Amino acid sequence: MVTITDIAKICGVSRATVSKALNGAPDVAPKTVKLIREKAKELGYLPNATARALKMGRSYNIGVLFSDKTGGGISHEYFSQILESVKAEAERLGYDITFISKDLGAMQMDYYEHAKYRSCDGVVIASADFADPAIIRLATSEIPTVTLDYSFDSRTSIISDNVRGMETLVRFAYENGHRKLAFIHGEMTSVTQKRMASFKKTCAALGISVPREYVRSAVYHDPRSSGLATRALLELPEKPTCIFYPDDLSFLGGMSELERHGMSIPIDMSVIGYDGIPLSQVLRPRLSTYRQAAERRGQEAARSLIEQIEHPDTWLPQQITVEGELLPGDTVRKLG
Amino acid sequence: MVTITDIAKICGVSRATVSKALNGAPDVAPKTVKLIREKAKELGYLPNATARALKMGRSYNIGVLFSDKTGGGISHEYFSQILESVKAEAERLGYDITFISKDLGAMQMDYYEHAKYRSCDGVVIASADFADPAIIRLATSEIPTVTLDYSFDSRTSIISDNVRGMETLVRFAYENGHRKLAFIHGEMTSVTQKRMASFKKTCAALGISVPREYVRSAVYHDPRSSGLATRALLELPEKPTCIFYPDDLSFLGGMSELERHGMSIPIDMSVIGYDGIPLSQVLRPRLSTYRQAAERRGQEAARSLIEQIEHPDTWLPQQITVEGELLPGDTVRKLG
DNA sequence: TTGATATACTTAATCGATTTCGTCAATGAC
DNA sequence: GTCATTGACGAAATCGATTAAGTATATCAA
Repeated sequence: MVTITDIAKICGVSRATVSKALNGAPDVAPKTVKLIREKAKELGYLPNATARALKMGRSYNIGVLFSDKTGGGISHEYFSQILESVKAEAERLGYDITFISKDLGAMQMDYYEHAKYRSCDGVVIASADFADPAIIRLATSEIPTVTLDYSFDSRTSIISDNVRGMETLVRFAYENGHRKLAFIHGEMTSVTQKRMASFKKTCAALGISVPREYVRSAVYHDPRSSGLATRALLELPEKPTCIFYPDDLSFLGGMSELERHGMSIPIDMSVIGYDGIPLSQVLRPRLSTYRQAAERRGQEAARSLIEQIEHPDTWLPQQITVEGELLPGDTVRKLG
Repeated sequence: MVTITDIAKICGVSRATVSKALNGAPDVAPKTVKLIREKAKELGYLPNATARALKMGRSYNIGVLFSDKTGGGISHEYFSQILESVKAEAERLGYDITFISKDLGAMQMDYYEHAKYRSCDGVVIASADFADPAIIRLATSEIPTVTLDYSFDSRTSIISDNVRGMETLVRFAYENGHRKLAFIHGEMTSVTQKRMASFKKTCAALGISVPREYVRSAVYHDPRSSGLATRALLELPEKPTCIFYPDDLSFLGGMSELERHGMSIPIDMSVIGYDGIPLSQVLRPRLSTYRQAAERRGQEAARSLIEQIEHPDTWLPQQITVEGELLPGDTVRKLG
């Protein structure tokens, strides 16, 4: 391994000078800089990020946290899109990313400890149970963090406009003549609460009444559970005309259930998703859904986290709202 | 930050003793160990992975490389499943993972340099252009590597049984009465070559002749390009009865093209995918495909890489074949 | 009692880089 | 000619941990 010591010897200068020359310090003679840079390139010198991190107290490494609990959070297209965009933006700004998890090998660490252990400069908390004490500990620690879809006090968060999104979808169904709307929701997180409140409020504003049995619960990103919820809806004496799913992936579970009942979309039943993942627009019929700009959200998360890391004095916590858009698709039938 | 120095002061011993006590060295008195461990816990001491890595020359960090070129490799379900399982296994064994990419921030580095810069103990090369000189440099360097679906000389690789997989699928179609088989393949990688050779060989063995125009090229994981290939097939005077797609995701592109032509699956056309991602079995009809055990492959990759890192002397390069299985699905119609 | 042998620590070097402060020579001002 | 200033560089401490080698004390055999 080539180190600054090697270069120092070859150039006949001290290690201090090599370091300064390589980092563009002002007090090195131009010709010395030139010599050192040339030799460094010639020898294939690479700075050692570890040594640098140790000395500088900055690792240029940010953690990304996907909750372990949901099991395979990454493999849902929505989250992998976020991961991808966080990665891209971080790399553009010179940062690497590392996953933060509980229980690394034999040592039992919580998220905060893991992040400290790896001396992450900051952490993006992308998908997690925000009631988990371990998450709260991390998000209220001295480590800079950015959360997606949940706000901690005095912290930056990237929020999607769930209220507007759901309102848009309800109005879309309404405009297509639907009056019997069923709503399948995911686990009761703050996001779910917002969407559900918006669903009910918009329905009320439009004069639509939503019977109790039209609201069912399921689990996000789990086709099986939304399939069960769908079945329950189909067994009602008076079926809805349009079903809202917690997310695009969950819709797939509903789709097979409808199929099993010999119903085709959107002829016999209209459906609406949420997220607008690429897959939803590749399916036929194209899913009617609300696209949350996953790439923009990941990018904003990385950008604002690094902003916070690099300019802690001028930094102020903020809630960044990223707007989505309606993808009309073909799964909502025009009634009447 | 609590360091061993703090603990040493409080316990009235030297830093060396603290380090040894914490790491279970034999030459520390039991009661001293007890005292030190207690105080460490009390103070919330956390080892500093950076300092440790610098001194020991081992970072307990492995790199994962997904080619940038394909753009968003992670967000394809097949790769995110692999990532997820590599991560899980690595963490189980006490390793963190970091993404390896080209061009970190302003500095221009290739993959090898990036891995060295971050002092990765090893790298899993998961999805890449194996003809890329930068990949070759990394895979032939002194850094331990494991590749998926491609073998470098004297290196460990995780290979899926493409030959057997394709043979299984062809026979499956044959047994269902299909004799006109069209084959859409992805970019011409070694995997593609194996699958195509196996397709042709099995067809020949079964006495099926494959006209030139039944073989079309597309791009992996790109519904659009497989849609185009599908269209070309549908415009032939004599259409095939069954279309093989490069992968499950590509099938979706074919699906919408078939839809556009008013054809339904499998009544008017039978289709076969490859990969067996969870999505494929949630769709209705369920896709007939060959499941490559992504989790097992990711797990094996991490396990064998770490094996190599931790026992370099007894280690021998090997090609680990992970077998898949037929998922019959419902997209191949029984003919005749 | 003496020398050998454990036992339990400590000392100090080291990993590779950064950074503060100090030094020395050259230059310029008066 | 003298003193202050500037430019270019080096010495050494430091980040937090590990570890080989050395040391002091206690133990034991003969």
